[in-house]
Amino acid sequence: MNLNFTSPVHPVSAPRPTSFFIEDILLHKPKPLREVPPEHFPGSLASRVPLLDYGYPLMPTPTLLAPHPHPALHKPEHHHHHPYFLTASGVPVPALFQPHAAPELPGKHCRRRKARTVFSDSQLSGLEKRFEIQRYLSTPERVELATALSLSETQVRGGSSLRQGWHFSLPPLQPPQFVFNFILSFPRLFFIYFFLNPPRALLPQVKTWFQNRRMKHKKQLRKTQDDPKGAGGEESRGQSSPEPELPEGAAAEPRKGPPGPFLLQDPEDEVDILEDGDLLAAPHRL
DNA sequence: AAGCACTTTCTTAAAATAGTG
DNA sequence: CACTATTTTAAGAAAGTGCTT
Repeated sequence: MNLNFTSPVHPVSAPRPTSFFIEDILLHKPKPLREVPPEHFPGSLASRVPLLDYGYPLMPTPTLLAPHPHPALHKPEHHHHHPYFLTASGVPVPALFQPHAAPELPGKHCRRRKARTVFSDSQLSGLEKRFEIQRYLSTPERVELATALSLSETQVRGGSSLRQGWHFSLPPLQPPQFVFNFILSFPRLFFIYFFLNPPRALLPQVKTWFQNRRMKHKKQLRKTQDDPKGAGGEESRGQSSPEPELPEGAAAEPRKGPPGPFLLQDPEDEVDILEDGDLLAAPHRL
């Protein structure tokens, strides 16, 4: 699903003298939409269906949707924060759709960074659990885990020169007119569909998580070795030994060739293993 | 294509500060 | 002084870059 709509996200408007307009404020310091006071959408297509630069639309005025669009996009209520932002109509929109960056300056051709996403608790526990027993995943394993957790396994194929899959826009492509017509005719339907089937590219990536997790683990190990007594990190819990760490050949420098998947013979500290229950909790819920 | 090291950007919670009764 | 609200700071995490295998 490559919805590379390249219609103007921010309708070009004449420069205004004051800086109290929302756009002006956002231009200086991008802020979550939840801080933006309600505002009416003008009638044009571009503003009725606001599109992000990465080509994904925001909710127009869906009063229909309940705030549980997709497990990958939703965080449990017990958190102080939640990944929702209020649209102009006051409807929560998952953080993934947050237009976190200011409108581009004319002439500047900077690519937009994928918004930093926050994994849900169940996703994190699933990832951690897997990491406990397996530091590296093969591609099929990654796909499998990603599917189970409603995540993206890795970059989206298609943009070979594009590294992280997010900018997979390929050549600028104008969607067929009927797409616009459809969106205009059934905006709610479109967005319900979109919420229920977010493109993989929008979802956090298993591959990136594992890479970062390995780095974190490595750093914790270093810290533990540097000052063996202090270290109170997750990794040093339990065992008093200075972390024999991954059975040799495992996490320890898989430098020679692609490490390939491997299992940890002894999951050194099997803490943080959470209940299995939430791992594969109902994936889609409205 | 995947790995690592390092960097950048963003989120969040805690600390610090200001305002009010 | 106690309490609340707002601002600042710092740590941690997801994603980006550049390189190697």
